[in-house]
Amino acid sequence: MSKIITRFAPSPTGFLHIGGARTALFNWLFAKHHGGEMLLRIEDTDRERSTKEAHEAIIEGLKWLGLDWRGEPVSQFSRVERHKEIVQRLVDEGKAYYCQCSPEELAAMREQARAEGRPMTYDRRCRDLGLCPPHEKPLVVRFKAPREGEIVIDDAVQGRVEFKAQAMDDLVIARADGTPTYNLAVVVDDHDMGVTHIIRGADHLTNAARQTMIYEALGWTPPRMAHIPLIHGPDGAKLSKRHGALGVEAYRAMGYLPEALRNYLARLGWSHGDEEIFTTEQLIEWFGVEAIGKSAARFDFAKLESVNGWWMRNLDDETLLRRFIEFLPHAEDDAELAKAALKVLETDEGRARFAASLPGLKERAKTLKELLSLAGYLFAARPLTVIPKAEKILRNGGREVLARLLPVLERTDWREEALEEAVKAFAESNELKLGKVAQPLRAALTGSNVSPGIFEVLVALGREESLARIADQVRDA
RNA sequence: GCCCCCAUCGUCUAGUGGCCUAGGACGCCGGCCUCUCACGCCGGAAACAGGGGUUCGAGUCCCCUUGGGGGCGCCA
Repeated sequence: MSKIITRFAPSPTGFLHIGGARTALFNWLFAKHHGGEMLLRIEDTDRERSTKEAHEAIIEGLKWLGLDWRGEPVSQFSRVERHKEIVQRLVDEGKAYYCQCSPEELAAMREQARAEGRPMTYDRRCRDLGLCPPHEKPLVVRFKAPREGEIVIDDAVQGRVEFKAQAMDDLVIARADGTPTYNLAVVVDDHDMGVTHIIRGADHLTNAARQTMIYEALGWTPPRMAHIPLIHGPDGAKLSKRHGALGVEAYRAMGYLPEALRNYLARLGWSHGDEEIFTTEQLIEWFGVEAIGKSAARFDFAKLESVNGWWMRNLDDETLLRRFIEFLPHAEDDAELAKAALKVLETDEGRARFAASLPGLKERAKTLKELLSLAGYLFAARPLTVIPKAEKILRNGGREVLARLLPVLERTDWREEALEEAVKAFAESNELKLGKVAQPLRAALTGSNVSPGIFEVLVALGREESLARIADQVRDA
C-alpha cells in the first residue's frame, strides 16, 4: 500500500474549535499510526468570511496541541485557477451546465418544494437550456447529478451509506463571479494533493455523496473516507456558539494540558478496551478507525478535568514546570498573579523554590490554573492577603497559638523532620490537636486554609520568610 | 417537509450470539487515611429505549415504533 496521506482542512472563519481539534487529532493519529503524514489545507475560498486571525488561531491551536503536518499549510484559494480549469473541463465534457436562476428564484423554489413535501433540490430548469456566457443574466455552473442509480459511500466508520440519485442536487460548482465552490475545490485538492484518507465530521456525510459524484464524473478514484460522529454539547445538540463556543486557546487559558486534552479528545468516540489514560505514543500505536464509534458523544468537562488531573500528577516535574511557564502568559482571570509568578520563575532560586514545592502542589491541582492559585503563596509578597476562611482560623484563637509557637520555631533547626517534631511536641505539651496548630500556621504562611503539607511549606518558604509571615500575624493579634 | 445517521448506567464507553447476575472510567453517595485540601484505598446506587421476529440461546442479527442527531446555500 502506498503512503497514507490524511489532511485537516478547516475553514478560517473562526478559531480552532474542539470538534475541529478532534478531527485534526484523528487525522494525525491515523497518519502517524500508518507511518504516513497529515497535510494542512486552509479552506479559504469564501473570501468574505475568511480572516487572517482565524488562520493564525488555527495554526497556533494545532501547534499547542502538539500536532504537526507536512510542508506549508495550503491555501485553497491559491489554487483557484486549477479549480476553474476543472470546472471548465466538466462543462466541456457536458457534465456541468450554466444556470441563470437568481438566488431569489431559488429561494422561492425551495420554499415551494418544502410546502409540497418534495425535497428542496434545484428543479434543473436550466439543465438543458444550453446556456453559455456571455449572457444577459449572471450565470453559475451546476454539476449534472446522475438521474438514476445510487451514490454509494463505503465509509470506514459509517459503513455502506447509499443515496438515491434522485435525492441528489445539481449543485453549484462555480459562482456567478466564476469562483469555484467548496465541493468542487475539495475534490480537486484532495486528488491533486494525493490524499488517501479523508477523516472529517459526520456533518460532511452528504458532501461525501456530492463529492463522490464529482470524482466519478472526473474519472478519479475517491479517497477512503471516515466520517466521525460529531461532538455534542451537554444538551445533545451539535457543539456550537450557544454552548460557549470554545476554541482550543480557551482550554489553554483554563489551564488544561495539551497531553490531557489529546487524551480526552481521543477517548471521545474512540476506545481501546477499558483503557482511559493514553500517552501520545500509545495513542499512535493503538489508534484505528475501526474502533471509532458511530454515535455522537457529549463533551464532559468533569471528565476532562479528571484526565487533566491525572496528567498534572503524573507528568514529570520538568515538563510540568515548562507547561506551567508556557501557560502563565495565557492565564485567564489571574493575570496579576501570573505576572508575579512569571517574575519569580525567571530567577534561578525562584524556579528552584517552585520546583521543590511542585510535587506537593501538583497532587492537588487539577489544572494549571489551579496550580497557579494553589502556589500563590510562593509568589506573593508580604504582607499576605488572607482569604476569609483562613482569617477565621486566625481569629478564633489561631493568632494566640502562633504567638506561643513562634519562639519555638525560632530555635528549631529548619529541616522538615525537625520542624515536624517540634510542632508536634508543641501541640502535645499544650494539649492541642495537631490541626489546631497546623491550621493557623497554614493560614499565616499561605493566607489560605488549603495547601500542601505544612512542614513542606515551612521548608519551601525558608526560615526567614516563614518566621516573618508568622510574625506578621502575631503582631496583628 | 425531504434525505441520511445514531440508540448499553447522568456522561464517555467495553461488549462482535452462549464467558453478561452486563465490565471499566468520570461524576454522585458512604467509609478509611489525615495538619487542611487533594491524592490513594475500600464499598454503594446507577444502563442494554419499546415492540415484534430469527435462534436451542440475543445487549449482540433482522423489521417496526419511539427518541435523538446531521444535512438540505452562488458557506465550508
